[in-house]
Parts: sequence; C-alpha cells; structure tokens
Amino acid sequence: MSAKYNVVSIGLSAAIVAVESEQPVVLVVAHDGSDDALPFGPFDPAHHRTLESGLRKWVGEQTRFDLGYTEQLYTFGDKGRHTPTGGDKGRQSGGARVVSVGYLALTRRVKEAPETQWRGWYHYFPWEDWRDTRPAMIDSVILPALKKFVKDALNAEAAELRRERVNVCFGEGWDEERVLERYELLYEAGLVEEFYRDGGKSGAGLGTAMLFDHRRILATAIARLRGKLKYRPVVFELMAPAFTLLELQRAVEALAGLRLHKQNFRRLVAEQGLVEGTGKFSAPARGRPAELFRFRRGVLRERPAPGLRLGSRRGKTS
Amino acid sequence: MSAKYNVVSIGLSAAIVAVESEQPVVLVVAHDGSDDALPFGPFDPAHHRTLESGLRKWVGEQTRFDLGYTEQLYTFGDKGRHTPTGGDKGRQSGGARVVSVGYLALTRRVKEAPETQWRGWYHYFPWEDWRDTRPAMIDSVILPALKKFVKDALNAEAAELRRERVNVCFGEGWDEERVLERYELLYEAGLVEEFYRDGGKSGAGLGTAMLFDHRRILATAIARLRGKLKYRPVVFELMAPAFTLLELQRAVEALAGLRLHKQNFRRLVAEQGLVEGTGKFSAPARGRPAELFRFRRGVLRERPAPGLRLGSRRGKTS
DNA sequence: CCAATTAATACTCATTTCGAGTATATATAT
DNA sequence: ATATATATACTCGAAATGAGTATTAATTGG
Repeated sequence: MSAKYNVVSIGLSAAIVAVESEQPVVLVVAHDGSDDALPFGPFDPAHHRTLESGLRKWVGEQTRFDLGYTEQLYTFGDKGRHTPTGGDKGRQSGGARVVSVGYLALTRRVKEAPETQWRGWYHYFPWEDWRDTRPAMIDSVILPALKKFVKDALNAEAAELRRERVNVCFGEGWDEERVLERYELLYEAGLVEEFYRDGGKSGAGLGTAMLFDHRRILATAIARLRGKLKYRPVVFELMAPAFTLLELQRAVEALAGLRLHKQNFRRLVAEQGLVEGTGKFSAPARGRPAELFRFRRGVLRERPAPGLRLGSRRGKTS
Repeated sequence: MSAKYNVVSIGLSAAIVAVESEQPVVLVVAHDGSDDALPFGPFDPAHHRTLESGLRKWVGEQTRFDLGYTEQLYTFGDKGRHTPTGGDKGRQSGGARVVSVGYLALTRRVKEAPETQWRGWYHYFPWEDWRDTRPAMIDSVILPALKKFVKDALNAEAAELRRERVNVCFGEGWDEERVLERYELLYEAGLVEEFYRDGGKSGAGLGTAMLFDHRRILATAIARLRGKLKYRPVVFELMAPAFTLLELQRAVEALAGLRLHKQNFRRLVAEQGLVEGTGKFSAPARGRPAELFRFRRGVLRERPAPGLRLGSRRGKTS
C-alpha cells in the first residue's frame, strides 16, 4: 500500500447551467477542431480547503459567475472513459490517473468568458426534448439500433437484460429523469461517438460529442436537476428576480423537456406559496399582460419539500 | 498545473448495511481504544478499472460479502475533516491529502470478518430513531444546546440563518431524510465529538463518534437509503429470500426510524405488486402464522418507480 | 374446552391531490 | 369590431392517502 502507487489527480468539472429564451444552456469550452468540453480545473490540495471551494475558486477565476447553487454530482474514475479526442489513451497530467468529480451549478448571469460559449443542452441530447413532440429520431434511429443491440447479445439471458433496459429507457412511459441511463445505454450500444473514441476507433453517433466523459457528467447533471426540480425550488436560481408565471413554466418545461398543464402548474405554484406578486405587470408584444412575481424565500422555512412536481406528461400547449 | 502538486490519494469507504432483528446495523472496524471506523481501502489506479470495482474488490477480500447493491454517495475532500483520533492533523498515506469517496452497500449476509463487527446505526445517531417515541434527548439536550448556538451567532442575520436551520432539522414536522443536515448542524454547534477532535481539542458529544469523517459518510448513507426506499425496491436486498409482510414492515420501519400504519403498508405493497406469496407460512412462537412472501423481480420491468412511499408518520404500533 | 393473546386480513370512509377540462377576462394589432 | 394571444377562475371525476373498525386464525395457559 505504498502511497506513490495509489496516487491520482482529481479534476473538477462543472456543468454550469442557465436558461435562455426557453432553452436550457450549458457553458462549454469550445476550441476549434476538438470536442466541446465542460470547464474543468484540477483540485489543488495545497490551496483548496474543500472540493467545492476549489471548484468555486477556479470557476470564479476563469469566468465571472457567481454560482448561485452548486451540487456535487458524481465521481467518475473509469479507466478508458477519460480519453481525449486524439486517442492518447487515458493519459493526462503527467501520467497519473484522472478521477473526475462532476458538479452541477446554476446561474442566471449570462455573460460568457472568452473561449467559452453557451450551448443548448439538447445539442448533446436531442432525444431528451419532448416539448413539442416525441423526437422522431427515437423511432427512426434509436429503437431500430437498440433492437439490433438486443439481438446481438451473447446469449438469451443477456438479451433479456438488454431488452428490459431498452424498455425502461425508451419504452412506454417516458421517465424524463433517466437521462444518464439512456446515455449509458446508447454508449454501450455504440450509438454515440464517445464509444468509438474510447475504443480507439472512430465513428459517428447521435448528438454532439464532448471531450472525455463530459457528456456523461452533463447527463448526470440533467438527470439530477430534473429530479430536484420536483422537491426543491431550484428553478428560481435560473430566473430573473421578477418573472411571469408563464416564463417560470417555460423554464421548467425547458429543463424537464416536457410540456405542462398551465392551469395546474399555476395552482401548484400558488398552493405551495413559492412566489409572491410584485404588483407590476409585464409589457408583452401582444396578449394580456401578466403579473410579475418574485420567489418567496419564506417557503424554505415553512415547507419541508417545496418543489414543482411536474406529474403531467402531455397536456396541451395552451 | 504540474502534476506533482495536484496529487492526492483516494480512499474508498463503505457503509455496509444490513437489518437484524429490527435493527439497522452497519459493519464497523473496531480496534480497542480508537474510534469505530467504516471499512475502507485505497483506490489503486493501476489495478482497479473503476472506483466501484475497486471497492468491490477489497470488500470482497476483507469480508466475505457479496454486496447486492452498491451506490456511490459522495466525495469528501475537506481539509481538517479527516483527522485521526490522535490528532496527527490531516496526514495519512505519506502526507498526500486524502479524498474519500463514500459508498452505500446493502447485504443480507451477516457473518462478519475478524476485526469487524455489526453495530446498530442508532448508536451513532440516537436522535434518528423515532419508532417508539420522539427521542427524549432532542428536548432535553439538543434543542437547548441549539438555542444557545443560535444565540451565540455573531450577528442578527447569522442568528436568523441558524434559527431556520434548527427549525428545519429539529422543528415541527420531522423529515426522516435530513440525517446529514442534522449531523452537520450538530457538528457545527459543537454537539458531537468529531467537532472537538477536528479542532485539535477534546470534548464529549452525542452518540458514538467515528474515525475521520466516517460518521458523516454514514449519515449520508442513511439519508440516501431512507430516500431511496420510497421509489426503489431496495429493502429486498436486506431481506431473507422469504419473509412475512410484518417482517418487511419492521425492516422498513427500522431503516426509516418511523412507525408505519400496518394496513396501509400492506395495501401499498400489494398494489405495487412488489411481492408474491409463496404458499408457505411462518411458524411464530405465538400468534397467527403469516404467509411468507418473496420479492417479485418482475416489478422492475413493469413499474417505473416501485418503492414504499412511507408517508404516514405516527400510526399505532398495531 | 375456554379465555386471553397475538397477529393477519378485510373493509370503510373522509380528505387531499391530480389530471384534464370549460369558461371568462384583458390585452394588442388591424 | 374582430382576431389573436394570453391570463385567470372554476369545475369535476379519478386516484391516492391517512386513519380507522371489524373480523378471522392461530397459540398458550388454565
């Protein structure tokens, strides 16, 4: 157990999320030629008191964001899932194995630093946006390919397992939270570019690929955020200080990738006491002006789990 | 970014949980004189493909458990929260900073390895067991001390924040999932031994202390398990292959630290299709024999989120 | 065999929450 | 004045929840 051999370096990656004109966006570092990457920096044990303070420190240096809310997602240490685009297998930071700790951060500030840009997260996960329709690619591309994946299993038992996973992920009853499960399934089935890259080959896949395992971290972030929405008032970290109820609904819909029933959404927000009117009104280009609301900080004290349980799938756009 | 300075070693700690005669128990390493510790081993990047496989490997070596279910909890890297009992501040594994990745593991095998023993988890968190009554120590010790903690805040604003935290953690409406929040509050308020030890002093506190930050990891494990219970059929990992419905209920109650309404519990289990009868019956010392049930693996396919939403606080013991 | 005890199991009922509507009111643009 | 877009109010049935009561089936001690 001599220390030298057990040594690794730790990368802190952040999925920094905002919502802009009804699109959830994530901050990426995009050099031309290479894949988009999440901003990440090394954990420096000499100067960082905690992992999170390390994250905040270099995010603060590289961008001007004050991260309103941060949450640790998961720590990945898989060999072979940290391959750079080139193919320089698993090496980085002078040969030490890299373990990456992923974070979710929410912000409403939207002035990006140089070298970085905001991109809609559905670029990376086009099958996750069900707001308008069930994405056509699911039936035209994904399900046929997954059918083949099931068929290619080594034996009947493995095939059954695969069939179940396919059904849970893309079958009846869309569960918007299973973002990571779906990504991992597509990875294993060879439907995303990272699968080929990690295997040392090359090949195309669905959605836009990301550096290292960053798309996996982003998938984890989306899943976590979609879940959290329902029992913690986290959306408000993404909203302007004052907003209309429809704007709030659109933000939630954007994140969840689902449409909600307007009247019920309002009922919920009102019952939970999540917001309070400001007395001011929006000035829309057309249509009746809506009252502007602000987040009622008080809920945090009163309610044990104030959130926006979405519940409703479907529901007219009305 | 020179590698040498960013290097840390990673410890994998596991809260291995079982349920025995209506008590949730956790496997601890107990040397005399030193605090109880969770079993932990180093992550070895040269031989472990993933963090989880590293964990399984050394758990398998040191104990004979097949961990039915494992789940990563959280990665802690706080300086000063990894202090051994002696006071050899923050040093371990040849001076490298230790980052610990905590895992929750569930098992039903109950034959402990040498040097280890099973201990009820309420030894470490006596305020978390509300099955019989609201623990008396909350009113007699905790709340008075927290009142003082609020009063000792530096200014009115800080006091208000503290008051809110106290209320959320120990006020009206017990939320059995906030195990970690409560432990952290007690830590900051100087009500647990680890607080003094990490500060280089000594002092007594509530419950039994553990080595390093292991009690924090255990708190995370309990919180996670209590939450998961409600939407995933994880209890069954802890049950014998056949069990009565009351045994199942007692196990859930033990984990949640709450009593449940018997009839409603059964209705739930039945409706969800979580179990199926075996046709055999228990042979109790006294009372009417109950049918033995087994877990219906099928649910995993059928239901999106089969679990045992507890809901009911209180409810007669009946 | 009887009573006391222990637990299983069946059924009821009011309340709350949910999902999906309809109806109406208030703006602007033309 | 009308079309359009939106806000807001209210209704209604279905399902889920929380808390019971009532009844049945077994064992044990007398």
